[in-house]
Amino acid sequence: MASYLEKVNEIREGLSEALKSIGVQAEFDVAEPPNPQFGDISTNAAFQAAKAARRPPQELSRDIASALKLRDPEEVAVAVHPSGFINFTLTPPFYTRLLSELLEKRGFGEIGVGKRRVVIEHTSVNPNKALHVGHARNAVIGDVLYRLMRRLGHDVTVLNYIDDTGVQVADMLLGFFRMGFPLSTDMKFDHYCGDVVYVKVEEEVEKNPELLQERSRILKELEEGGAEYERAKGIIEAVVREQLKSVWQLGIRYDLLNWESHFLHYGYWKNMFETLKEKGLIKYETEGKNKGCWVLKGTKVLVRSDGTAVYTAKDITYAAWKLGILDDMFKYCEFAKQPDSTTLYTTCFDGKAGYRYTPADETYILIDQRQEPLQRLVKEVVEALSPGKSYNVLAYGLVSLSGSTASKLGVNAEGKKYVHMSGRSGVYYNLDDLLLELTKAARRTMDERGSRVKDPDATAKAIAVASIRYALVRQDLEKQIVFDIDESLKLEGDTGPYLQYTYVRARKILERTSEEGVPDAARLASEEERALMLELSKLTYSLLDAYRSFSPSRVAGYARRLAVAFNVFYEKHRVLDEQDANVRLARIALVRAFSYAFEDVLNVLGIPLVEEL
RNA sequence: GGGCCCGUAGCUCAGCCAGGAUAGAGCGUCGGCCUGCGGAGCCGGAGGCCCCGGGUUCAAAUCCCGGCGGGCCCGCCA
Repeated sequence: MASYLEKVNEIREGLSEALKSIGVQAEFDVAEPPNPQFGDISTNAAFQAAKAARRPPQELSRDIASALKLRDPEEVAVAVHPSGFINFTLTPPFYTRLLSELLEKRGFGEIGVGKRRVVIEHTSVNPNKALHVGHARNAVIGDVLYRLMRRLGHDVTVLNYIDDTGVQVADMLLGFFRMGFPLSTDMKFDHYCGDVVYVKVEEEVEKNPELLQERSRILKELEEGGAEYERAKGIIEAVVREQLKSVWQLGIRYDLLNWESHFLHYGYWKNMFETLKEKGLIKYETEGKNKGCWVLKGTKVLVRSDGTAVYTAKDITYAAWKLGILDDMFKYCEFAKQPDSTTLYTTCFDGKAGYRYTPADETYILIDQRQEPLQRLVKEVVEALSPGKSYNVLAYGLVSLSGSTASKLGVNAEGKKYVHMSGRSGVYYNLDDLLLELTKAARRTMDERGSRVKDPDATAKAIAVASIRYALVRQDLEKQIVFDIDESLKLEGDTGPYLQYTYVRARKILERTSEEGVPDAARLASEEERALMLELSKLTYSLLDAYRSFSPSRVAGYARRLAVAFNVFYEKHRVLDEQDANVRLARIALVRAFSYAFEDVLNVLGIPLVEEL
């Protein structure tokens, strides 16, 4: 398939041969130049080789260029720049081949990078509350990563882990069965549990030590599977089902739900404990402050002196199961049908669903930065136990609320730039509320602009989803995000709706013509047309780069650049009213090729495609 | 005390991993562009000790060291 990636590889190989033929050895880069005046692809090979050859790079660059033999010389123009760089420019024959292949295959088709067995865990929100915008960042990044991996041809499974034996669950039980909160409510159940019950219980626990004792008793029963666990089950499941409704609206889906209690009750931890002892990864302390505990790396207690396991021990167990270090003993049941028509499975005790878990070659876990140190520990342990496999920890910066947004929620933010969210104290912005506000804002904008789409509510929702997903995925992972609701409601500029609007423009052109288009790049000679074709050619190059650097934000960056290139072309050149038939047909081919590639990228980002706004 | 992340235009962020050729977007601001395929767009102006100081290099926003500022983690909590 014709692509930028193909050409970069071809040039890299050619340069290696060329250097060999003039008797110089050197590492070099083949990269995108900073400025179009330096061509489309560029190399610093002459600079890198200069030292070994003891010759000035300027002189060397001419020799390298003349020794260079490319597979398809007519598709790349080579230029030696006086500075010493060798620059390459893609030519019309290359672009003609690119366009015809895009039209023929309706896009780039498969990307051959080798199929790996990949498992991604994301979302994993405690089952006692609704998702807030911080959780949404986790889920959206995880989902884009999933879509990216799948697009690259990997065999991907998405997991969502539910901590159903933790303090938060115990607190819900306190709320419902000690403090007397009714189980039925008019509110969405996850909101009710998080906004009302949980917050009130936390307040009460602060001043009532009796409840604290009761809480630890409940916790123990949850772990052992006693009566408290039995009555918690239904409540937890109800919350999880509401949480799923929220993420499904964003186009996010999973393959399997994992429950902490199942890992305990199936006896996985027992096996893990034995494995850790056998491999000598943990030691029993007979003196000092950790006397009576099993300790990892001399500092981290995994098993308390009373024999119970700490949270990190459960994390290690889960990670080991993902990678196949522990044999899969689970039974599986169907949990739900998802909006994308796939089935969501769950582990269970009496299942007969035809699901089978296959251990991963590489796993990914999405966590916020605060949990990074512990997950690194988990990584160290499981990678030591399974050579050749990788456990990748993707940590992202916290999402906090801007001072003004916090104030709107009734939080005293007195002149602060931002405020951290906290489930315990009820300071957070819910995903459902955001989606609702954004849908209303989109609808208002549509009305203002006289939109006449068939289903305005569905379109407004699609705009809201695009807006949220793009906003949460466009920053680099490490960056903290300060969430501001007023800022989020804007639909112009560097946003998801900008991408949707660009797509609509292309679709409208194609809708209004019955001509097929002729992929003849010789007729697309303007700066804007060349720039658009160049950007188009970079799709696979960009997706691969995003994968290699674990950076979903790069997909967003590419989508944006591709859209800009199209809009610049669109403003400058007419397609359907072009009188020269050859040019018109070539432009139609270009627009069609663009629409295929753009659909492809928007699908990776999970941005809903709309035909009109 | 130990460790992790961030610091680039008034604001939000790319570029740093793989050093290179005038440091790029969006928002805001100032000024242009629709009898035309959808103006949620496009073009242009103003706006930058790339946090500071050293070092490595022919070449540093980018690599190394030391500071400063902001955020976070370091429990027989979860």
